[in-house]
Amino acid sequence: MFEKYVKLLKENSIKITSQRLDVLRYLDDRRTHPTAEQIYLDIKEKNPSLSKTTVYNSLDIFKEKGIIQSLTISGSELRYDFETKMHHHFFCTECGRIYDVDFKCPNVEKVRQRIRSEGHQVDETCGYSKGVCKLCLKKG
Amino acid sequence: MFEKYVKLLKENSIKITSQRLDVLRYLDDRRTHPTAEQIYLDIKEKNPSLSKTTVYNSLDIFKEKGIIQSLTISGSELRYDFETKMHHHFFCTECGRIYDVDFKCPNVEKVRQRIRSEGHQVDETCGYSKGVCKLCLKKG
DNA sequence: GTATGTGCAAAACCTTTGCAGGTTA
DNA sequence: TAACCTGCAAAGGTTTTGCACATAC
Repeated sequence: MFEKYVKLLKENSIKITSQRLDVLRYLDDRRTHPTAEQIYLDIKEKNPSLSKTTVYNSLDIFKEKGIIQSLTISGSELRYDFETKMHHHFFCTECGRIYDVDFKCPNVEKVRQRIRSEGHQVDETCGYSKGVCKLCLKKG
Repeated sequence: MFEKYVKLLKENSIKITSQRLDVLRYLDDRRTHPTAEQIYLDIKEKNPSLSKTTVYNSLDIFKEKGIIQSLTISGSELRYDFETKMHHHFFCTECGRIYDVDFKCPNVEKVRQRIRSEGHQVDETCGYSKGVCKLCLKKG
């Protein structure tokens, strides 16, 4: 079960620890863009000795190696995402949920060209929308 | 000199105080997407009695009235922008500068339609890129 | 065996809040 | 005058840091 994550860590020259495997699997299983706090609380249930420092530590190293990405839309806490391919996000201002939007913008390259033409080096491009999600609309 | 900002505040039913005029003019003069801290420090030089609470307070009310917008790309502090029309931002991961990108993406409406088709209500859409700016590239 | 990771507590950082005194319309 | 704003200090929430102990390779 952990084979997949062991392999991923090895490929990225990251030392294997049970905590890192837990965090990685957690992010892969639930693509809900959780906060560090949520990851910490959920994993802690089964592994009470886990510390928040270790969660942050793991997230930092995964991010550095490009295994995951982080996003901040709300302006408050960081959210983490196992999916690193570029995609648009939809953020609900009522409940804080983040949804992935399945839309590949055909103009992304043009914006990037525009920025490069100013002399900058472009590494990453993202888009997001804010609004009220269908679940919150139902509640009123 | 302040006429313009007095008018803007009056139009938005915001009581006029010298602090609010200072913050508003600061944001209008320098379109550098400053942090609350930067705004505070710079204005404080000429008006030492200014408090950070008042800066946050002013920024909040301007944002609420739609006079300015806030953005978070870096994941840390909020940045403030006098320009509220939708536009793409370029964030330098070396120095933290944020540049405006002059490009109107013709596909924005399509993404928004896609999100609406899922049943959500879309209020706002933004895009940004990350990379290294020309100034930092020069430095090496 | 050595370098690296973990967990705890404390600190750092940005932002918000409570309240007394001052200012605007 | 009545409502609102300011500034200070303290609290709140998220992330980082220092250090002793434990673990991976």
